Amino acid sequence: MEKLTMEKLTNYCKQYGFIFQGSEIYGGLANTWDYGPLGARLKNNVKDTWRKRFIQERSNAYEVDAAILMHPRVWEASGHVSGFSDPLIDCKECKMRHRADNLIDDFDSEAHADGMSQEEMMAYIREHKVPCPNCGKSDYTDIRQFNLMFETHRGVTEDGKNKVYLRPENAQGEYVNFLSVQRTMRAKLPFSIGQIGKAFRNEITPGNFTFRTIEFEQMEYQTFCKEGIDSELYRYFKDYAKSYFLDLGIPETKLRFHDHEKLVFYAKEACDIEYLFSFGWGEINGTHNRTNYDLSRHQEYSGVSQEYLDPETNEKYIPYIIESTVGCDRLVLALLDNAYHEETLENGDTRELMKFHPAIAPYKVAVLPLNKKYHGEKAKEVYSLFSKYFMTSYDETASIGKRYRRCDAIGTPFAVTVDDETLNNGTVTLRNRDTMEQIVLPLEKVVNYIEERVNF
RNA sequence: GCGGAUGUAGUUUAAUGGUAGAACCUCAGCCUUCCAAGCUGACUACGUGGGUUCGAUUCCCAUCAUCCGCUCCA
Repeated sequence: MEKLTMEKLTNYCKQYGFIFQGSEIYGGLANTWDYGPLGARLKNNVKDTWRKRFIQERSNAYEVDAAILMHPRVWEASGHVSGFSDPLIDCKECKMRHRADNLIDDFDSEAHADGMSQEEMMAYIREHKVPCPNCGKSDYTDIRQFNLMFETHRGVTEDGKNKVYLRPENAQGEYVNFLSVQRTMRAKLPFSIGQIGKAFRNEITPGNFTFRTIEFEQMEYQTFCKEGIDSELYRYFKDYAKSYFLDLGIPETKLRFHDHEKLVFYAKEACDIEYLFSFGWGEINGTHNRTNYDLSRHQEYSGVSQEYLDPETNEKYIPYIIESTVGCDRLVLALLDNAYHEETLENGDTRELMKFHPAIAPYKVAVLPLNKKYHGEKAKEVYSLFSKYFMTSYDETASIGKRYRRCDAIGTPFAVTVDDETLNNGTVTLRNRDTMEQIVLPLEKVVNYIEERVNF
């Protein structure tokens, strides 16, 4: 089988209704993608599996759905207003764009550009004639700050007072609700607050289909704990995330841990789980030990104590936070990539098929009347029955073999045919795509059969 | 944002300075009926905007978008 390129996957997704170019009839808007009927189902199913694994099956985990627009002070406290921007500088000679801080650090690792102001970085570059890594010259534009947060305004006047941001990460929504959740759920540490939702980053970088987009969805949870058990939890959640991916059917050979050596300022430990995409390894999960930085900052900026009273020791302290976040769109992309298969048949034909874990397949079962004779009431009845339990598709055109192929192409794991036996004694022939078995079963038994297999 | 490539139906593609032909897909009819049968018919395309020209899908410019490689990535 030839290698699955991103281009091929993009076209496949478009062809079958998984993902379309955003605003396509206007020529497209860069780095935006719309999930079509199958993609939306797939993505929602993935969210359901995440929710089950990370919220439902953990006794001390709670889900919230926080507002995308938050008080601007949140982003001052989090460090995003001052820190979530890139100091960009262009080489006038070769037009290459660089980050000024990286330029300096690469030039002299002792220089510590992190601590420099914009003016100091500019002065350093001029003074040391830091060469452009691309062309070797040292002739630059001024540094310009590029903030990655999307800004908008509430109300009618666009002054600084009314400026609000689309959240660049979801985690702050959990942090600001820490005390409310703890109180209302009567939660004891350690406990987790999770959330599925969209975040926005004004990135200029192009991005490998849906891998990097300016609007994206995260599935993440923040675990609040006492200092001291933070590293142990951190290691536990790394493995917990990996087992989730394995259970979704991603083979271990396509996954790897990537521990960060260079840590973001708030983090004590950080590790990504990467998936082997056609363009290389790409992050689909991040686990971070954020220490008590976030809650301390919120306490400082809001003036509201974020301390937890430990009922066992009567100590008061600001909890540590372990963050585990899965890029929803990235995971969906990984699952699409992983699902794609080409099979060569005996007659030399190839068929393309998607092999999803049944739990995430857009449609669970297809109802197929064997031929025209069976197009009537009974087939509709079977369809109605299954629809009460599963996403069910119905197809009565073309030959039965062709309809099986259509099911394969979009990853529908089960199909039932309506035939004479259905009319006479209420049984259908069930086809299992994975085993290629055909089993004759009464309708109610089919429901049980499928239910067992679509469970995650 | 840089460099390279590309842009013709949903997909894969052909040809052409005089507005486009096919295959697959889809739909309808006939025939058949458990793994892409066959026949007949139908639908659907030159990314967008300028320029040159009597005339542009074709040549030129710009723009938008995608892919590959950099760069970047809380």
